[in-house]
Amino acid sequence: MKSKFKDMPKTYSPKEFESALYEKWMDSGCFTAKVDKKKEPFCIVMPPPNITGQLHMGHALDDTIQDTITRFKRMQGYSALWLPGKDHASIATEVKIVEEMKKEGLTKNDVGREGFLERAWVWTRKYGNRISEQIKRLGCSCDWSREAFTMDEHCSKAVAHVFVDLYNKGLIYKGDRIINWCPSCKTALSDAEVEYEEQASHLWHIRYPFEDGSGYITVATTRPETILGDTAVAVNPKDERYADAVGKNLVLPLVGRLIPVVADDYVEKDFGSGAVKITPAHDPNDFEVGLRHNLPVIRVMNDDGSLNEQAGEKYCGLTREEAREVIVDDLREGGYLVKIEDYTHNVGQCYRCHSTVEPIVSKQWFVKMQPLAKPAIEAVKKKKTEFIPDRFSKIYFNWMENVKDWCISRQLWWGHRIPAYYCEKCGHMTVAESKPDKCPECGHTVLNQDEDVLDTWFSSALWPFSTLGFPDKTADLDYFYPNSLLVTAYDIIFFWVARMIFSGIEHMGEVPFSEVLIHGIVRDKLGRKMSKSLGNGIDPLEVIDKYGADSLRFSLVQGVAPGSDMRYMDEKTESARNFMNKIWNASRFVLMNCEGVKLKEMGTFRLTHADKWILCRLNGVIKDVTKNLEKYELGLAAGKLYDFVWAQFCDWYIELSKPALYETTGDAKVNTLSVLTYVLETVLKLLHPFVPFVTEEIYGYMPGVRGKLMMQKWPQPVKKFSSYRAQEADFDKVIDLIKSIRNIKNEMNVAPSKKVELFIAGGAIKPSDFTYVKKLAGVSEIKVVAGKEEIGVKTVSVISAAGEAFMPLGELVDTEKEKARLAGEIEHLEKEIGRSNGLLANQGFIAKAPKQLVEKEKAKLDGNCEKLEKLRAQLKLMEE
RNA sequence: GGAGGUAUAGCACAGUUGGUUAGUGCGCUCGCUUCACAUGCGAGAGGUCAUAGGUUCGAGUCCUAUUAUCUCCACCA
Repeated sequence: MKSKFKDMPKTYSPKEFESALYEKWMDSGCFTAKVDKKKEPFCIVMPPPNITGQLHMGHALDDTIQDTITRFKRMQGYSALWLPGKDHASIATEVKIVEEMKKEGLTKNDVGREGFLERAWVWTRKYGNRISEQIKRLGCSCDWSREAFTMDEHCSKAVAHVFVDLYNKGLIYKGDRIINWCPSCKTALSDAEVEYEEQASHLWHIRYPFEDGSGYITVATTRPETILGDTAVAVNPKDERYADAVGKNLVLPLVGRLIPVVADDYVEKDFGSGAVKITPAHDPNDFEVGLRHNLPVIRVMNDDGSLNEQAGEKYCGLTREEAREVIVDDLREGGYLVKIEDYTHNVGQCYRCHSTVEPIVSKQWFVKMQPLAKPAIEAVKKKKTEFIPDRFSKIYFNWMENVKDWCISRQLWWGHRIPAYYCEKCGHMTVAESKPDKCPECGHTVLNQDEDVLDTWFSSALWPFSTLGFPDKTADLDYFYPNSLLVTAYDIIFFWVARMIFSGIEHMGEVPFSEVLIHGIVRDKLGRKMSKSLGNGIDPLEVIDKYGADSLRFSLVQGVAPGSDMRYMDEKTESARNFMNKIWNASRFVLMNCEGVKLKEMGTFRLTHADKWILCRLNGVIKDVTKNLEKYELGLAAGKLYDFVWAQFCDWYIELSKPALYETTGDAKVNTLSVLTYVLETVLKLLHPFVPFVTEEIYGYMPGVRGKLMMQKWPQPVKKFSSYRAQEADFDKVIDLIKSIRNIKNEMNVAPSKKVELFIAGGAIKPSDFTYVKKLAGVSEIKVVAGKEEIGVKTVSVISAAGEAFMPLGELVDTEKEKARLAGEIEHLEKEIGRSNGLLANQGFIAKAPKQLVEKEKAKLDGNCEKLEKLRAQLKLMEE
C-alpha cells in the first residue's frame, strides 16, 4: 500500500514514478489479453516500427492514439489486445548496416552473405530492444507476451506459406519486366518505393538520318545516354508529317545500327517534334511499345548504373553521368544535335537512398494484382473495412483501381529469402515452403535457393494474421481475427494498408480489420516535415525526460482533428504538463483533507446545491467523453476533460467546497469530502486512457484503494445525478453572480482582499448559497432587501443571472466610471435583445425550430429585458 | 493531367448530425505571496469564421464558383 499523501511531492514530478508504474503494470499482467469467449474481443496490431533506429514523434502519436483506445476498450470490458512488434525493414536496415560496415572499410562482399546476416541479427537485437524500451517509456499497454518480429520463425513461416500459395494459384510469377532499379542499393524496387522530385534539366533534340539519305527525323529526349539502347523511333499513326516515314529505317547516331520508324498511338503529335526514340530496355512506356512492335530489347546499363558492353567500346564503363556528357559532345560533333532546351521534369528517386532510379528490364518476381485488387475494392465499397475519416477511402480506391503488378523480389540479403529452389543439374525450379530433398524433375539432390529476398512489405502485408498464428489455426487467430482497428498515418496507405486488405481477404477470407483510423503526420514548429536532412526531428524521449510521458501524450491528442497534420511545439507540451500539475495538486488537496476522515458512500447522505451541480456536470462529461472515444474523437474527448477538470472541478467545485472543509466540522465536511473524492476518482478513470501514469500514481494514494490498479470499470453516468438538471441550472445563477461581483470589484479597482457588503432581493438565490458568494466573491455580509430604496447609501448595481444586487462601495464609487460601465452593459443588452426579438418574430423559426430552442430563446429574452430595465433605472438614478 | 485537404483572435489550432452572445492553448493588458497548485488565482482586450452567390426559419458548419495555400497520384519523350 502506498504511503500517505504527505509523501506526495508538491509539484507533478513524473520521473519519480513513471518507470516504477510500468513495471507494476507488467507484473500484474494486466496488458496480457485472454481469449475469453464471454468477453468481446478488441484487437489492434501495432504498425511495427522499423528496427533501423529509434522512435520518432510519428510513432509517439501513433502509439498514443492506440494506447488510449486500447485502455478505454479494456476498461469498457473488452478483452483488449494490442499486439506489439517490429519490422526487419529489409532495404532500410540493409542500407544502414552497409553504411556501418563502410566505416570499418568493409563491403557486403567482404563479409559474405552469412557474415552479413550475422551482423543484421546483432543489429536487430540492439535496436529492437531499444525500440521496445521506448514504447514502454510512452506507457503503452501492449501485450509483450505476444510480441512479434517480421523475421521471427513464425512470421517467416507465414511468408513462405503465402508465397507458395500465391505461386500455386498463379498469382505470383517470375518474368522479364521493366522495373525500377536503384543503382546504389543495387536492387529492384516496387512502384510505391519510388519518389518523384521535380528537377531542372534539359531536352536534347537529336537528328536521326534516314538510311536512304532522304533527310532525317528529329527526336527529343531527357536522357541522351539511352540513345545507345534505342531500337526504334515511334510516331503517331495519324501524324501526316511522318506518314511516309513509317516502315523506313533510320541510322542510329553514334551507333550506326539500323532502327525502324514505327507508328504507335502512345506518341502525341503535339509534343516536341512528334517523334519519340524508343528504348525498350530503359523506359516503361518504350517497353510497352517494344512489345507491340516486336522490337529488340537492348540493355546498355550495368547494375551500378554504368554502361555495359552493349553500349559499345567507347562508352562501356562510363557512369551514367559521364556517359551523358560524352554522348552529348559526340552528338554535337557529329552534327546530330539540333538544340538543347531547358526543361523541368520529374525524376524518380529511391525512397531509401534517394539516388535516381533507372527503369531497367530485369528478371524479377511479381504479384499479379488485378485478381487481388478487385475484392479488396469491393470490401471497402461495402464498408467491410471503413476508413476514418472517410475521405481516405478515395485515396485507397484510386490506388487500387490503377495498381500494376507488384515487384516483390529484391537483390538484397536481409529479408525473407524467396522459397524457390533450382536444380543444379537440370535447372528445374521448385517453389516450396521448405527446401526439397531432391529435384522432382530429375531427382538430383543439389538444389540452390533463389538468391533474392522479398520486399519488406510482403511480410508486413500479413501482419494482422501472421502475428496471431497464421498459417496455423490458433485460438488467438480464431478469436482476434479480424482485428477491430488499425491506426496509422496516411503516408503508408499504399505501402501497407492496401496490401493488408487484399492479403487478408485472399488468405483469411475476411478483411483484416473493420476500421482504419488514419491520422496525420507530426511536423515541426514551422510546419515542415521532420527529417534527418533538415535536422528538425524531435526525440520523444527527450520530451518525456523533460515533461513526462503523460504530458507528451496529452499534447499529441489535445486539439487535434482526425486525419490532419499537426505541428509539434514544446509550448503545447508545457501546457499539457501544467495540466498534469493541476490534476496532481487538485488531488493533493482532496487527499490531504481526507486524512483521518471516514468517507461515506454516495447516496447515503444529503447533497448540497453545489454537490448536485458538479455531479450533474460530471454525468455530462462521462456521456460526452464515452461517445467521443467510441467514435475515436480523441481530441474532443481530451478537450472536454481538460475543461471539466480545470474550469469546473478546480476553479469552481474545489473552491466551493472550502467553506465546508475549513469552516465546518462533522457531517457537512465529511459529505463534501465524499463528493470531492467521488468526482476525483471518476475523473481519474476518465483521464486514465489518455494519461495513464499520473492517474495511476494518484489512484494509489486514494483512500481504500489498497493496491488496486486503475484498469477497471469505465464510469457510467448515474441516473440520479441527471435528475439534478434544474438545480444545476439554478446554481449557474450563483456562479454568474459571483463572476459579476468580481468583475465590478476589478473594474472599480477594489482590492480582491477587501470585503464588501452585498444587498440582494429575496429569492434571487437560495440563502443556503450565500456562503459561496461570500467566500468566492469576497463579500462580508449579504442582506436581503425589497428594493434599492432600503439601502440608503451609494451603491453600484450588480446585474447577473440572479437578478439585480447592490454593492455599497462608498467613496470607492467613481460615478462617472460607473455610469460608463452601465451604459456599456445597456448597449450590449440592447443588441442581444434585438437579436432575440428578431428571431422570435420570425414565424419560420417559431414554426420549424425545435420547441426547446424556442423556449430557451424566450427565457433568454425575458431575462435580458428584466436586466435592461433595471440597468436603465439605475443609470437614470445616477444621472439625477 | 487527375484527386483531395486547408483558409476561424497576434501565433498554433478545436468547433461532433446546421440552432451558444464562436471557443482552447500560447502571447498581450490589469490586479493578486487568497490556507492544492505562480507549472498558480481573478478580471479583461482581441474574430465582418478567405471572397461572392445559393439552400434554409436559421450557415463557421451544407451546395456552387473564385482566390490563396498544402498534399497525394499519374507522368509526354
